[in-house]
Amino acid sequence: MSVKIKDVAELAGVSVATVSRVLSNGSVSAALKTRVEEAVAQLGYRPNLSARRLRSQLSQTVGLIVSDVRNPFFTAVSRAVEDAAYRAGMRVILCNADEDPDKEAMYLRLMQEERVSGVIFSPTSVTAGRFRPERFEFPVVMIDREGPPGLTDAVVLDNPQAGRLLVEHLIARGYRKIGGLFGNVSTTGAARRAGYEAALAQHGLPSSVRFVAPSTEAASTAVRAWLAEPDWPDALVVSNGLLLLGAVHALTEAGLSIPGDMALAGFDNDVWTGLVGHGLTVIEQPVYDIGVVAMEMLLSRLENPSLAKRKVVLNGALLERASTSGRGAAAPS
Amino acid sequence: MSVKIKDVAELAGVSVATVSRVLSNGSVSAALKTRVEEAVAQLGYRPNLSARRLRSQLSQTVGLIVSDVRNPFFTAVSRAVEDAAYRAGMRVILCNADEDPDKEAMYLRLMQEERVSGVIFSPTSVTAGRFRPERFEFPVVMIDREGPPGLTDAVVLDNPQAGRLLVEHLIARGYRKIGGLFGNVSTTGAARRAGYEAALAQHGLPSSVRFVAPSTEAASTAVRAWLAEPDWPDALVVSNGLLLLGAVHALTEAGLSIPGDMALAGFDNDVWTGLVGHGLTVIEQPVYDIGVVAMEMLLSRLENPSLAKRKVVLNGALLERASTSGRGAAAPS
DNA sequence: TTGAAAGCGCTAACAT
DNA sequence: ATGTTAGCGCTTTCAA
Repeated sequence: MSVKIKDVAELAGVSVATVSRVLSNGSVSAALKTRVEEAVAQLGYRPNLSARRLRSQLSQTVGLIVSDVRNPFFTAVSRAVEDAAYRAGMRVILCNADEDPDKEAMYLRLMQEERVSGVIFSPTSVTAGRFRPERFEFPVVMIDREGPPGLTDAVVLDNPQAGRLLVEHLIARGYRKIGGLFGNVSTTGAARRAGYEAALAQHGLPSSVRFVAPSTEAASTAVRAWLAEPDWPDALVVSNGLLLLGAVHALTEAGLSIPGDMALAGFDNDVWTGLVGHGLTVIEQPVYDIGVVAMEMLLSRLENPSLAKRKVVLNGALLERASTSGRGAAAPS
Repeated sequence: MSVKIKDVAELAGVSVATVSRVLSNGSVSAALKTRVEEAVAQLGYRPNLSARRLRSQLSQTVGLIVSDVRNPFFTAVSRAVEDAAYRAGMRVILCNADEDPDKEAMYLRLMQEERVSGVIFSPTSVTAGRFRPERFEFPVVMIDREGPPGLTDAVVLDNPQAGRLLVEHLIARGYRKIGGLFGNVSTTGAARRAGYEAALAQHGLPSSVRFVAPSTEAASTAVRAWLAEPDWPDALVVSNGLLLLGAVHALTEAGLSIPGDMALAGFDNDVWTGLVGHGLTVIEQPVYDIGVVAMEMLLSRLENPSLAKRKVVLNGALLERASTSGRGAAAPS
């Protein structure tokens, strides 16, 4: 098959151990080192990672299991994880679980078979609820969505706070009938809803929520149905980018204006949110930080497995744009 | 460390060979088979893929090296590749080369070290131009962008045809000063430009082109500069989704209307293209097909390495939307 | 059908 | 500093 360490050793006239030392910067005399390097270059030798991993019991690999690669939030996070991983000399296996608990289980099994050093994971709420970290030989860092409290490391947005921020903003702009559209499959939707409810309650305003599957189509269907009812909201809080797009579709189709007929505020500063009308008001997540921090947590966990589990909570930033420009009158308190 | 085949064999009271046969559906008596399966379940045994790959010399893995994971075109293609790969019992290692020839070289080296069965690759034009497939032990299928003609399999869009389609459409809608904005790093931009030039020449119309780096920022900078010139086009053909977004930004900032001040036609039916004004006219690529066909080509190449190299050319579909609604008068021929 | 044993390519003791 | 050798966990002859 391909050229192996033995071939290099023979050409250089040294033992395989010496070649191995050269490759891993062990102590080798300058003379032998150059001879080996020449042999490597001449033969085009490339080490076999399967053999190396098997022997050294070091995978130098982390798994990243995301819910949906089509969601720009996760592609942004995965780039950050990749960058941080390569800086630390690690490789990343990117897996796309498609919001499907079966696929999540399949990939976790695969990670075990690959003997990865650790996994960064954004689980569905089904998997999050029953996740047993002790069943896996690698540490897991949850991102975006939390698992059972205290059982794994996690880095998440302050979701209740973000939900609250949007509602407070809408109230300040004069909106009073504020609906909420949330994803039904991740814990994120539930946490954002909690903040939404709390803020409304604090102002003595009623809430009105819908839960939908995490897809643009499901969201637009839900909003269409909502619009068919007699008394729809004058503003909508939407819990992620995919759903927000669905809401925009439904409103546009119905010939309604944003924010004239309905104000819209959501999550994720995706490219297109700046293009709808004069822009959509959103919570911008620190996507790159989320990825980098997750990787750092994983590395420090690998260095020190007995550390207490940590949860890092990051804050989103409110980007005020035209989709919530207000009802004319300023808000009473 | 973790439980291994020997542990399973001992618990089941059989040899490791028998366990291995059970795992790979070799011929084993029903009685032993159940005993082994029970032992596997009881111990939670998971095979070590590094060991398996080392011994069997079969990686069951393909590499997918894309230019930019943030580009929805590539995330869509990668999902298709993944689906097709899993159907064929293969895994996918997704690598993001970031339009950087150095990273491409690094990943190709990594693929060699992983001893992958094959690679699906969308190279920069730098790498495409000097690509030597015989230097790699695995077959390569190029996607989206071609390498040296006849040296590798490839699946690409009919780019000249697509460029032509857009220009013909604009001419039919009454536009005469049709500019072109193309990416300077992939062969795709050049091929689309060729079609653009050919169509204009055929109608005796002048061309006017700009080449830019493959980023939204570069595109908006270029368009801004263009608008500062005295005689800018009344319609623009833009060679991909990232650049198209940049063009939209520049026009919007300048307070210009689409298509009133400038018509816009581009590539890639990204979600947001439907949201700009009443929609952007674009060539929609058969993204899923591209991925599936690439995987199929790779599999058939693995089965039959001596096959002649093939190039599959797929057609894009013109989605006519409001951004090219016309200059009032119908077009003369 | 089953088991014993060799060996995939590499690293890491251990010896020199 | 360098070489010899055992063995990582598995698959695959080869015998029985």
